[in-house]
Amino acid sequence: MEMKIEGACDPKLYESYIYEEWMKSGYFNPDNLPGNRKENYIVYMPLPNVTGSLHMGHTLDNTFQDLVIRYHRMRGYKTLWLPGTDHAGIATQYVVEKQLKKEGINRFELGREKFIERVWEWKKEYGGIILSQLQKLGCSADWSRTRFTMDPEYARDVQDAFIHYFEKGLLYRGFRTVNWCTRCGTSLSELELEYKEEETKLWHIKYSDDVIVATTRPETMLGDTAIAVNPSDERYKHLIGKKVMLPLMNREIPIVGDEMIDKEFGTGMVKVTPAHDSVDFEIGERHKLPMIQVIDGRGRMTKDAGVYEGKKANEAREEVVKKLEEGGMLVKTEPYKHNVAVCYRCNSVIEPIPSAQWFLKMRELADSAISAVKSGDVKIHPERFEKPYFDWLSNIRDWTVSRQIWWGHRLPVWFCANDEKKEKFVVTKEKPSECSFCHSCEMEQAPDVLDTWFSSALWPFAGIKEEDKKNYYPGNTLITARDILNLWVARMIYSGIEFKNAIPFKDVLIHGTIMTKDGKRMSKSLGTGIDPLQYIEQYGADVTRFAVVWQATGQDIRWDETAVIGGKKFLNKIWNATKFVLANKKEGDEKNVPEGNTEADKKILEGIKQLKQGVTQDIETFEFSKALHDIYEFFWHSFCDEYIEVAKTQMQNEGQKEGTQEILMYALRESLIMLHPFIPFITEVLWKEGIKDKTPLIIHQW
RNA sequence: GGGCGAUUAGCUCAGCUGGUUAGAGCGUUACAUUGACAUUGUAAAGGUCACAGGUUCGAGUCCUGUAUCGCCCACCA
Repeated sequence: MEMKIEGACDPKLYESYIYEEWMKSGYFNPDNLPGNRKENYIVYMPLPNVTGSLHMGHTLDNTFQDLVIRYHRMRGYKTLWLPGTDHAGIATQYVVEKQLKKEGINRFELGREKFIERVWEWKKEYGGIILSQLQKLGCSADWSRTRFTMDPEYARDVQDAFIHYFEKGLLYRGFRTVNWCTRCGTSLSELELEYKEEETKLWHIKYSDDVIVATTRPETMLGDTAIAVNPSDERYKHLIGKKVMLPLMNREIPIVGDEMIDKEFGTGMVKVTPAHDSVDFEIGERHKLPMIQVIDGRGRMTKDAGVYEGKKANEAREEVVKKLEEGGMLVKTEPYKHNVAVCYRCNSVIEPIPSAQWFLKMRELADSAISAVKSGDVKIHPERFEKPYFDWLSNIRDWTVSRQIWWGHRLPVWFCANDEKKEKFVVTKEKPSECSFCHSCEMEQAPDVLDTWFSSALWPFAGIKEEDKKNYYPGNTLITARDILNLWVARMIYSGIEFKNAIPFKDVLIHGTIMTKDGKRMSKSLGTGIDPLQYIEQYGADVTRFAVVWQATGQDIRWDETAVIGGKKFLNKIWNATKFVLANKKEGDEKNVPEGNTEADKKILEGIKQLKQGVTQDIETFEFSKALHDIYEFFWHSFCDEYIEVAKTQMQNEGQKEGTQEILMYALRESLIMLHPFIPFITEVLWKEGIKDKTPLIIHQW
């Protein structure tokens, strides 16, 4: 195919054609890059969820990544941008469950195996959408290496990691009060929680004349197993060791002293419900308190809740309050505002529920992630994001890695089927042929799957061919939004250190978040999202990329549509300036840097030199927006408005004509080179079809 | 409760280690235009740089405080 550079600029005419040319060239794959490239430059793409479709966040994120990749490719690096998708356990399961709901069935009716099949079907149909959208955006990732976190090789590495941690003694099974989503029916880690402010009440309940507690959750009192006060509290310290009768349940519970209790809050006395509050659980551990579970995994009262059995927790709350009031035990009710935890995926209220889970000891791993940044081996840009990173890692608690959902990496854990208590298990990849405990049963695999982040933490090295692991680890730069700094980036860092004995990347770039024009978060469910595909469709990928980078100055972005118009105009300018230069081209042009005769010549040549230095430095320091603004300024004003106008006159003068033509071409070439990482399509098409340089711009020397 | 960020032209934002008339895009106004481009050119209007103090020869830029907005973290039950 060949196209002429004429008429008006129309990205529709060349973007898909150019992308096909790149794909055919194979240059996205570092192994195919020409020349003697010794040094790697690797970017691991933050895995989009298979449930995802391209939104503004991805657009910014991936444009930046493509930009650094293209820049380094032109600089002669062996560039690998590794793409993939994340199976996104809870998110994907939720989507498929919703789909089933429309058909009037739930996953339990379908059964585990059939359900998983459905998810795979779903993945097959929709899971690749996001990647094709990234291709529309012009992303030059090595699609031949695309990975999915549930690919067999990836799954094997995940299991290996689990076994490694277990054998090292970092992974253990425990029975604890954990965050539990009653809708999804699974445990969650603290990073998977979101908080919503809720107007509720603080009920002051009299357990005895001496004991009055304040609580926001009166229904959990049914499971109280102690009262706690601060041992230094003069008002109450004499009560420690005494007992008190638990109202409604007629159970005697002890009064204990615990440093954790804030004397200032409420009455300074706290009801302790180890089964339904993680703090209370810890108090319970310290004082060897029994645990009474009154709420089950579906958010309903258990048989230990007595007459409230079977009721929903919030119904039970009302009834408990009523009962206490009737009994004269409710001494005060005050309005109270606090944050309730909800599931990040389905927004349902989180219940702390006791259950058997698998935990990863974090202290040692977190420390390695801390030192990686403290030592400067990994640099976080901007630097201020180091603080939340250190804060989280310093105060980290063991990570609940097991999830009670079906879609995900199954734990390589096998239980003895004859052991009702589920205490006898082995950790191994393959199902043991014989049970080493009873020597008679078929061992049963643990039903749990791993937290999705357990597998994504291994992303930079999991699932690739052995030789790739050797050649393409570690990487260089990780570009992402701030919300997954701890959720994911920190975990990749210690995982890299743990499994590969090397940090996975040197630089972490945290970019701003794109918000609506009034500063609201873009969200599909709120209807505040702006679809980047509409821009790609209407104006092309280059314009979309331009608009994003133009605005991405480092702060959060209040999305301004007019930047798109600016991009459209700029592309038009480039197109037309190129037409002009081509029309005035000298036959048999050379690539040497021209000398320059006139003042204007010298000025433009100096301008190019300065600009190139500046832009190079800006890209190296992740100042992409500044670089783009500077090239824009140069191209439009210095080159088009000033030099091209002067050139028209200079070309009338036979003595200056050739020199001017050379400079026009040189300035155009340099501009296209510098612009290519930002707006790759138009620059490539003008390079190939206009200038007719034989070396594709994508691999042309910067 | 703690931390972080923001507050500069009508709108969205740049202004690094303090130094001549504070910049850009979009918008607005006037004029121009068959000549690469009207998705254009030239020119212009438009800002007491949130507020109050302070440091300095000099502050949008540094310090202190206040206000408003946004984000994150937090085991006040």
